[in-house]
Amino acid sequence: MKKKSIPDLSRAEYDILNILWREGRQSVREVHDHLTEVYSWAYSTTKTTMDRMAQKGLLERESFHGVFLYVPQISKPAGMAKWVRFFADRVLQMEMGAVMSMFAHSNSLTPAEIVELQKLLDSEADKG
Amino acid sequence: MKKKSIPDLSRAEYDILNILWREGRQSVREVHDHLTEVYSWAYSTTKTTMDRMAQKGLLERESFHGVFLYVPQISKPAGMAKWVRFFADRVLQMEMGAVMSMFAHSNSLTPAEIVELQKLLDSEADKG
DNA sequence: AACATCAATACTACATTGTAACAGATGATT
DNA sequence: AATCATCTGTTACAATGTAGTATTGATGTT
Repeated sequence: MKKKSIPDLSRAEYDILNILWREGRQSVREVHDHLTEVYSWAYSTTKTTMDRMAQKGLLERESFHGVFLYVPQISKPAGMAKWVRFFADRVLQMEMGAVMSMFAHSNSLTPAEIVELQKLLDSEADKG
Repeated sequence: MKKKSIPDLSRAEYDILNILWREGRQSVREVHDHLTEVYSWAYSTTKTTMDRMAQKGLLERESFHGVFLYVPQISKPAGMAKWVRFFADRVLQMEMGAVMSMFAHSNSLTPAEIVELQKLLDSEADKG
């Protein structure tokens, strides 16, 4: 069963994906403007990072009336899984169940997404 | 008020510190053996990473009966702060308070450490 | 005491990521 | 058309992830 395993996202990659999950496909400029809430990056930094993500298949580029829009290629739960595990195991050092229950109280995931995340975390393939 | 701001730890750096917080000062070999639970690193990788951390002042090296022991130079709450904020803000997207309450139920921090963490998170100096 | 071993230490190297400047292309403005 | 502002592509350098190899030092062996 060839199942693409969850990629290991860097903090910056996660943050960029996070914007795209929330806002939908966007240009570098648009993502960059959102990013400035958290990072004080130069535009070219955002550009380079997003291009590398496209190369790796994390984003898909589509030409739209002259500009490129970038579309996330992995789901939000898939992108979160590694981070959630890291945080639960090594920062909080809590049972996964307790952490998952927090998602039920946050508005960061829909119920369906929570189920997907749970499934990903259960699949031992991506532990550790 | 010159206050050393919280360093931005990489995942690996955090994991190494985590071992040292738990086990106390240790040699590269000892840390490496613990690390293998999570990473499949070569010994030299652990060595290099720990030496770089010493260079940056995250660890202090002390010679003891022939081997070098490495001692963490930042407290656990200080090491956690950035991660906790990242996770709360951008992964969980929850209020800090809700996240902090989880620590009260986990056994990863002592009450005193929870207070320290809370204080660090409050200090706007290290936001973002 | 001289030698073989094995682990610890030091040095070097290469890929990826974080960060950004700069140069060329393209569309908008006067 | 000349200029300006963007977007795009290219290049670069520092930090981090990852690891091989050489060297030193301690330990045990003949």
